[in-house]
Amino acid sequence: MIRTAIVDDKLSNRTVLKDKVSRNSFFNIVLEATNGSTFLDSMKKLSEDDLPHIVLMDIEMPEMDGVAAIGTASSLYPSVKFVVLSIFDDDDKIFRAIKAGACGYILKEESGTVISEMLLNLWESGAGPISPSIAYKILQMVKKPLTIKEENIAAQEVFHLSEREREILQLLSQGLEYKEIGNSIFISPNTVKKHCINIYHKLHVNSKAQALRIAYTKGLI
Amino acid sequence: MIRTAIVDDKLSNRTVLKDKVSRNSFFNIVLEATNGSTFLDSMKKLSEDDLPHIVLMDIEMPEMDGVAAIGTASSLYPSVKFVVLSIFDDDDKIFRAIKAGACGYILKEESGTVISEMLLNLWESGAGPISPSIAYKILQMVKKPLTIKEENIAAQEVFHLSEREREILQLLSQGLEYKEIGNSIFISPNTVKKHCINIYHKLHVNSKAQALRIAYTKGLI
DNA sequence: ACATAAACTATCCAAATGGATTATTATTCA
DNA sequence: TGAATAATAATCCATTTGGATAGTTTATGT
Repeated sequence: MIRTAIVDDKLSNRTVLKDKVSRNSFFNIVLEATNGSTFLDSMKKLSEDDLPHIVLMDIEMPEMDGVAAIGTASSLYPSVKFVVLSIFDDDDKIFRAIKAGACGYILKEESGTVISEMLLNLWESGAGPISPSIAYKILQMVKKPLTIKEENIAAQEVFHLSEREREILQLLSQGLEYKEIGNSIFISPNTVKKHCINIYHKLHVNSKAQALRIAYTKGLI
Repeated sequence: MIRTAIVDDKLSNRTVLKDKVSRNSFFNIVLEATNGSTFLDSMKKLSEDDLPHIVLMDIEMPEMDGVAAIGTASSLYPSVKFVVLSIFDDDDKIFRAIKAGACGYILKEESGTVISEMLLNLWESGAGPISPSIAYKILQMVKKPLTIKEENIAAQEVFHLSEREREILQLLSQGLEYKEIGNSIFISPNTVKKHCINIYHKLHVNSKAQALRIAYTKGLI
């Protein structure tokens, strides 16, 4: 029997979830709470042997949210697995939950069968359950942990590049030469060159490499 | 029809994989290669409209491995999705593949149905396909991130550039030409050029702009 | 001492680039 | 309508670049 806790402020959510995992007789709901604060209170009252193996935690809750609760509880109870069960999939919540100590992140839209399977797998192999779309977002976090840029559309205005010029700068950055750019947007390579030189003037540079440096570092592409 | 490429040194693997995805008539295998190097060569010969949408890449291959191939190709062909298909699930390979630009990582043990489903989902929603056990390992990476230094070293190792070559790539990125680089580090412009061409070979490109694209997007500079 | 790998240098050649100038067409705005 | 702007295109010219090839020198380790 896997001792399981459910923390969610909505009664209906808890009921649905209980129903989903209870079809599978491996799960035994040993604790329910409506926010992080009462969850921690309840945990304190339990003896070591009665602690839940797995805690299913909603994110958005009054009083104390899921992230804060996981942050505290994962330190106090290192043997307990905390799994986020949320309707939200935005990067910030995912990131903070992981940092807090969550070992899994499941979207509520998943079917009961899938959720049960994932939790059983966590129990058996220790691999944290992660919904596919969440997994992809986590991968993106690993790919570029330093998201310094973004929201730099204003930076583009500074250089007064025309639509066409931005398009050509983009193609330049892909390593294409005049001929290739001309072919891909159906204009003469001479015209492409003319555009490039116009771009250089606007950027106050005089070579492809310098233009690309500005393009990359100022977020023009 | 999803144009698909398969890169794997073992004929039997390619055959099995082709069989797995071909049961689903959405996939059209447009390119096969036995290592990263021949894959890049084949890609160069394709026109924009014939590029594969998805590339399924083995990791362990002779000549040029999957990580290096993805590193170069994902910079050169930003619209193409690169998915690793491997029997290995060790942290280092996963991490380096993601850093190189992979958008998914599937274990070969997955069934044909599952693989097809994952790839179709990638095609339809853009979410990268990730085997559950891999997803968990990626989560661990977010939990305990490497330092920036370690990351840059990881990225650099993919391309095997020497110290001097990195130095020159750095100067190249500042928009200097051969003469200027030569003057600034007191060597002949001919030597600078020789270094550049060596760099191009290691990066599998053939122009300054393409080399800089990889340098910027892969954190080499 | 020898092998090996980097790093360095040079030369030839074809192609691409950057710069300046001129000119036509289409669109937009006062 | 007329002026201004952007996009298109072509030409000439000097310089830079990429590619191949053939060397020498300098470290490095065995």
